Amino acid sequence: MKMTTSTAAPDTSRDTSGADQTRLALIQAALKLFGQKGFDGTSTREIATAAKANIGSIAYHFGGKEGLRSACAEHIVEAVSAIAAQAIGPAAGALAGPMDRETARGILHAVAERFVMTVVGNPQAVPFVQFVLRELSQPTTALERIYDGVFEPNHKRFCLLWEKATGQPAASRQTMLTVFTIVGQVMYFRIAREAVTRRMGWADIGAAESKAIAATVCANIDAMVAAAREE
Amino acid sequence: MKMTTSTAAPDTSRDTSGADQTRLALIQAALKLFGQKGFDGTSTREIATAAKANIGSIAYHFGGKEGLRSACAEHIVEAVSAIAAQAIGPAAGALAGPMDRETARGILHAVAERFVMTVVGNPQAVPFVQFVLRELSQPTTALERIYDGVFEPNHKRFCLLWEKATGQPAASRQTMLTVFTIVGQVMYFRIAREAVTRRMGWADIGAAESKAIAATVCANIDAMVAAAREE
DNA sequence: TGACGATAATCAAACGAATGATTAAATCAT
DNA sequence: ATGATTTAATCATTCGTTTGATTATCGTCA
Repeated sequence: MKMTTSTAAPDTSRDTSGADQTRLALIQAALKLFGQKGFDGTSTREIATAAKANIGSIAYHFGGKEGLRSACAEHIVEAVSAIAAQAIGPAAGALAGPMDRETARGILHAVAERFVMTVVGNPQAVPFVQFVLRELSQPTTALERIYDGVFEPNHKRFCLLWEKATGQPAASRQTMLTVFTIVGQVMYFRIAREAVTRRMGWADIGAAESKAIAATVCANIDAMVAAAREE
Repeated sequence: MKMTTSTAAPDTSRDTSGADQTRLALIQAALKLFGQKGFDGTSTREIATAAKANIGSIAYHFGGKEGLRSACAEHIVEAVSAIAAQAIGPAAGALAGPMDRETARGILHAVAERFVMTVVGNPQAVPFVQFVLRELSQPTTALERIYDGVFEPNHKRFCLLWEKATGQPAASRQTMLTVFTIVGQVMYFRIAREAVTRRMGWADIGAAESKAIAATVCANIDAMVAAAREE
């Protein structure tokens, strides 16, 4: 027999056709599980169950487990691009022309703060970050896509911002490495989340804790900018 | 009904005790493979083959795959403790008493540089770091051991050093977070190694590249210390 | 010292369970 | 009705673990 999939009718009005709905559900479920338990640690059956889909759907829509991983990477690239465009997009236009150093420093603060909130504080972004971090530690073609679509463009933008704030050329080795250290400061709180909460005596890294982290990072940025300007 | 196990006489030249040798070989092989491919991505057969041991040895010596993971964690704790003791151990005695600010800053530099070389530059330390990072993203009892044996004691020491260099109390939230950002700066170059090499146009992160990274981190530390002293 | 017996350790083989993939039939949408 | 999609069942393979037999190690007693 079959149960009437009455439970599957929560909000059919919102989404598109059934096929696309299945694809999206699979991607979201896979993204979450891959992030939580890793690619190898997640079975296709788990994914299908979480997505309320059939196991065969994975092969049908993505060709297999590996194809689903690629689709997840593509999904992340699109999502991050949208977020990034919204975050530092408005300032992108101004980024092309000249800019006051203090203005650039202010934007640097805003970007850093938003970065912290998204990467560390936002529970919804956890699967994304976790997925990327896993891919980083074991490079596949999925990482290739993420690097081209996320890492490089955003790193370049950040370097450009650094140039506006300090005067150091964006393409210099020194600037690029420095930007990496800034990114690392933030990312580490996600990576070593477990160690941080224990050491800090925090039950969780919520909005309040994220704010404290952001303040620390911004203070570091100020100190680094000030030092860089003196050179 | 038995085959003459004539093949079992390849190298009677046993070095140390056979049992401990097998255990160590299994741990080292597992550590390497777990770090490279992840816990779930590594099969017990792979480990046994790499260690030139029998599959059953894993269950015999460690109770199972999970027990081998715990043994790896314990092995790391011991190894890192030895390295840490050698690195900042000599200064541990001086750490208890008063210390000149500039002296503390110098030690800070030395520790950071050594940290970079070990985590990022030393190919032999790769499996260790990779293993820990994987455990961090998926907390198990193995992480518990590593946190208590590695993270907390070293973080505390670093905070104390920060206090000597800046005057800010080691146990303050600000200091602890700042130290995390310093650690994160370094660790990120290992985590995002793939992204870094591509962006920097490096073929690899060797001694020369590690030196450049260390210089950048030390410059950041100087800037942060200077800013912290002014408060 | 030298043989003996107990324990420790290794080994090849096989177990059941779970994996990703595949199939053909059933169902859906247009 | 036809093509797109979902479903249930089955595929071969690989997984971690277990097994019983074999070999190595070592303390004990003659």
